[in-house]
Amino acid sequence: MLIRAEKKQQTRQALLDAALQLTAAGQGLSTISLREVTRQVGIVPAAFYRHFQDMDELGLAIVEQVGSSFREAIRLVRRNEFEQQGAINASVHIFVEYVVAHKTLFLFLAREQYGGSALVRQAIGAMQQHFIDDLEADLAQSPKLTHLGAADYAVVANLIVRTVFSTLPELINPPEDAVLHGRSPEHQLEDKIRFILIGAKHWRGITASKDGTD
Amino acid sequence: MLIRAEKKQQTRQALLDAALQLTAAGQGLSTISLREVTRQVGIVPAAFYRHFQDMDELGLAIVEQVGSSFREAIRLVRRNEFEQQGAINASVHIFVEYVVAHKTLFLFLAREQYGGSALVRQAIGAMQQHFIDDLEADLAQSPKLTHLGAADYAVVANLIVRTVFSTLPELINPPEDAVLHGRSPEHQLEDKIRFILIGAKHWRGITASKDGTD
DNA sequence: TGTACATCAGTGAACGCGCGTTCACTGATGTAC
DNA sequence: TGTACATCAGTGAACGCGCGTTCACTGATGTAC
Repeated sequence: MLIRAEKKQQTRQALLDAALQLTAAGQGLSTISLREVTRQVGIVPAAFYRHFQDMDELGLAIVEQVGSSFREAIRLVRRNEFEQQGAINASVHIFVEYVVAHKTLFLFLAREQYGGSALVRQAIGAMQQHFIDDLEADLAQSPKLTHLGAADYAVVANLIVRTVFSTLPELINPPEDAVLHGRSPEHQLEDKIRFILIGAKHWRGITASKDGTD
Repeated sequence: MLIRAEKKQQTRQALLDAALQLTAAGQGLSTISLREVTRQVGIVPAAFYRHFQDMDELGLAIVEQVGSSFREAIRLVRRNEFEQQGAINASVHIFVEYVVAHKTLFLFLAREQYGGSALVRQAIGAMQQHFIDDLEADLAQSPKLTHLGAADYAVVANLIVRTVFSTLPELINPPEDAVLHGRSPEHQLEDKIRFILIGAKHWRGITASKDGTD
């Protein structure tokens, strides 16, 4: 039988969910306590140690989940691009839909990317770099961008991924005034990516900027 | 005499500096304790209340200092642009120099922009929006960008300011591999801004992207 | 200038509280025969 | 199928600790006359 192992797995997931809910409601992971998390799940504090050594280990487990969730979102976007080439609108829309459907995960990401414990921050940084490397490889294969140098692909990829990461909070909780103002966060993100890609298309490798002597 | 008032002001600043130092070394402001801060300054915990009602009020005071520091950095950049027009290299260099000279302040900004308490986060958001509005006004006056619409200026300004904000941590503590890889964070930031501005220059208001029906 | 009184930044002790962690335990689930 | 033993997720009590906040206080600084 697997009943016991399954139940353990359920409790573990409940701990992760509780931590996500608590961080979404308030502040950073390092501000919420082990006891708060177990209280939310409905188990005794000591039981926490059957699943994680400490809150940092729980944090890393959440980062892993965010990571695979992000990869899933990108997979959806890629599939769309294959079928219906080069539509930024559609890509962004698919991505935003996925993010909104997994609010707490992506809010965690936004919160902890700079403010978390050293371990969690490092794990998120590694994940982000992974996405940048992937996008860099994609860009290097684009027929419209063959004039760019190797370092240029890296910079554009970095710029796009960072832009997406920094937009997460407002995608999840769109501020009222932004929506009323006409341009929703989603449309703004579309435009931002378009600005960057147009810039890449017309980039001519300004030599004066490359030696760094100013 | 003003001796007493001056000494009080000194202690207040010492509290702010202690909090900055502690957040720079470790995690977020909400993780460090009132007692840690007073211990670092060398006063008794109860004395804290002669200066701030609680840690949140101290956080807001720090945000104010970061704000005026940021404005000073921008003033330096503007003065340079007036004398030596349109050199992104020089502008970024001046900005980076200023940021590095005030590490702890700008690291605080990077840390707390998403992860801080609701109050601190909101104060930083307001400050950021202020910079975006300023830059938007600047862009709207640029002779090279007269083809953009009102909403476009806002998006470009938003993109640039966010890019600068998200680059702060690596400007302050450049990762070794990034430097070895040839493109320092500073040069990358130059390139990013250049990509964005080139994109703005060639932007043609793609109508299909504006109705949001995709 | 000297004196008497007011202000107030910082003191030191005390408080109750929630925290993380430990420990021996319980009893349902799982395994071997 | 039934029995005897092993495993182990979750229990409940206990611990020592650092926390934020209060309070009456002290003594140097400041003010009025």
